[in-house]
Amino acid sequence: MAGSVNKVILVGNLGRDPEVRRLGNGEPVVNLRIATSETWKDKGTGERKEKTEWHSVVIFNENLGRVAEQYLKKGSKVYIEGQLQTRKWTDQQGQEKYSTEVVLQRFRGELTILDSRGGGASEFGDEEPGQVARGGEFGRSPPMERRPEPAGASRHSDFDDDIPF
Amino acid sequence: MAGSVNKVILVGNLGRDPEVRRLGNGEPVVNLRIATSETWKDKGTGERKEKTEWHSVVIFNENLGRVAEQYLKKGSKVYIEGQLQTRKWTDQQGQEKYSTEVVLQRFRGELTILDSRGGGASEFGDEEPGQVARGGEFGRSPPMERRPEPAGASRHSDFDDDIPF
Amino acid sequence: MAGSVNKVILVGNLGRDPEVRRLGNGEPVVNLRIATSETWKDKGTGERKEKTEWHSVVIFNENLGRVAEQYLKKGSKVYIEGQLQTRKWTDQQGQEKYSTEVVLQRFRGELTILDSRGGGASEFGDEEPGQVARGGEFGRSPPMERRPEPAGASRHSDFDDDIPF
Amino acid sequence: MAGSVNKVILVGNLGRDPEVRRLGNGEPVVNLRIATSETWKDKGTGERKEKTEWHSVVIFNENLGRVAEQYLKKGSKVYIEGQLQTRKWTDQQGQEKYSTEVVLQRFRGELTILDSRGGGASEFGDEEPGQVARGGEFGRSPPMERRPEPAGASRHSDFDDDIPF
DNA sequence: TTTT
DNA sequence: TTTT
Repeated sequence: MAGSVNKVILVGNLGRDPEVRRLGNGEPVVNLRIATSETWKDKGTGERKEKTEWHSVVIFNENLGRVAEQYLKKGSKVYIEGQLQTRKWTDQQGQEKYSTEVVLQRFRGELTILDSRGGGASEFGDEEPGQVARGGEFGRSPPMERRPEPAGASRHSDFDDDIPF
Repeated sequence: MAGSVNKVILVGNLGRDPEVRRLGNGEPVVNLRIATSETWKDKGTGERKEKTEWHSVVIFNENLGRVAEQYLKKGSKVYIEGQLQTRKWTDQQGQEKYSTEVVLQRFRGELTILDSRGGGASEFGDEEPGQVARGGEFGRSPPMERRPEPAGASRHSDFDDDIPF
Repeated sequence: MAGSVNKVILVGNLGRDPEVRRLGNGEPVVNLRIATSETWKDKGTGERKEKTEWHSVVIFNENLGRVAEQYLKKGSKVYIEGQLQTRKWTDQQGQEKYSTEVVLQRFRGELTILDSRGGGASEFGDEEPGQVARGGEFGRSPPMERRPEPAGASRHSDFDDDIPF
Repeated sequence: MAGSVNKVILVGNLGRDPEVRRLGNGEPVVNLRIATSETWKDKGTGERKEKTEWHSVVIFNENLGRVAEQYLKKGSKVYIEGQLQTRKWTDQQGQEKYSTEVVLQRFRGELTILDSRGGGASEFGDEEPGQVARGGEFGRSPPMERRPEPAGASRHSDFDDDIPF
């Protein structure tokens, strides 16, 4: 529909390491499981309570997928921006099922790592992390100069590297 | 979890009139069905394509529920802010099912009507609409004065009317 | 800083027609003036009050700039997503000034027209409007197929048209 | 204006300790200075570049102000949600100035602490942190039960404690 | 089931 | 300077 917005913003932690499938051309498709939670105080008992919500995230965005694959692990805290999508599927018993996911389409969405070094509980080495990446770019574009001079900016030059951060 | 965010922002149109259930105390619980869609041009055929996504929205917020009940109808365009929640239920065949909804909790979320008079295709009368409402208030609080004087502001007085807009 | 987010979301109306400057290469840079407002009821007098906030928006994103230039006019209602930027400048009296703007960088941000036909009060003709556009694309990419087959997707083919909607 | 949205979302770090003023009734008004930044690679030189943006945040929301006062310090990483406001003032030379701030009004906005123990560089003791707080509540409301029974929920009971987290 |  |  003309004039619609479908946006999900999550800040939460990975419940497990990212799951990576790979397309024929080598592009990763990454699935994340992210927990958000709320805490409150029960007014009757005074107890602290907590309710956790689990979210399935699917990253089709190539650059963000590579960032997720390389730097995220179980326990990592991330900022994620995607869109809601519900898909229908049939289980092995022939039952129709619906799954709603937060999807980062190709060239869309955002993923920002919020803990240093990707945080997390994994035993894997801690390479220098790449903490920010955005969907609508191949590599990274520099922030456009404000009040730009009317000098010709070659569009091509914005895309000559393919490193996501 | 400490430090998490769970937020959904939708701008879309109601696929049908709001469905209202009522709690024992008279508070409405309102269900909306909202469509968002994307359009693009198929590069092979040049055809214009469209994909619509349907969202289930549940409003527990009392004021926003009353606004939805009174002013929204099939076709209305709204801005909605809520949170993602997935609940498990068992159907009549004993099958476990999961449903993911966008929930506006009590005293939380936002709902803004984006078309004049609530828009829509319903045959019902067009009363004067109340187009903006926010979750964290009983009635409406005035915007706080900037750089306020250190004069005592009585909190109570912010809540002495219960009109949502 | 690694791990930061700078995002502004506005839904409001244009106070005047868009202002368009043009770069040496023909790319438009579009300035919008957008009003948002809040209404509330004064508890003392029972009067309805309103406070309007004006926002300066600058669109460096080429596609979104073209959409704004073609379809927006005074009075149009839009959804805008950009980032906050403050720039320093010196006025004619040599005074240092600061201006904060909502900026849609190249290949970034979103702009969605929320009224049919771009709405508005302008005397200009009402061409067929293009109501949705997104920053991170040259033309429009189709939504990625869910659960994609491992067939090689040629990235180039996503960009072979330059029509923003 | 009916049907408008004015929302800013920031994830960034405090450049200095919070500044607290106090109203006549003891409510805190807290000013924060928050940095966000972007990094990219210069395509000519291959250098890594960074551009930092500084944001002024003003918290009139009483609960969030108390959280900020108690748990934030220089270096803390926060998620902030507020609205854009520009105010005019006159400097000591009689010059008119404009300042744009991200404002968390009374009972509005969100503040979430993203680093454990409030993070930061301050020398002060590390009390148990309160990492999540939301504007539209006095104390904390429990998440509303889904599919609630039509049993009367006493509204009063949601507000009988005044602890922000 | 909406909207364009 | 918009909109309701």
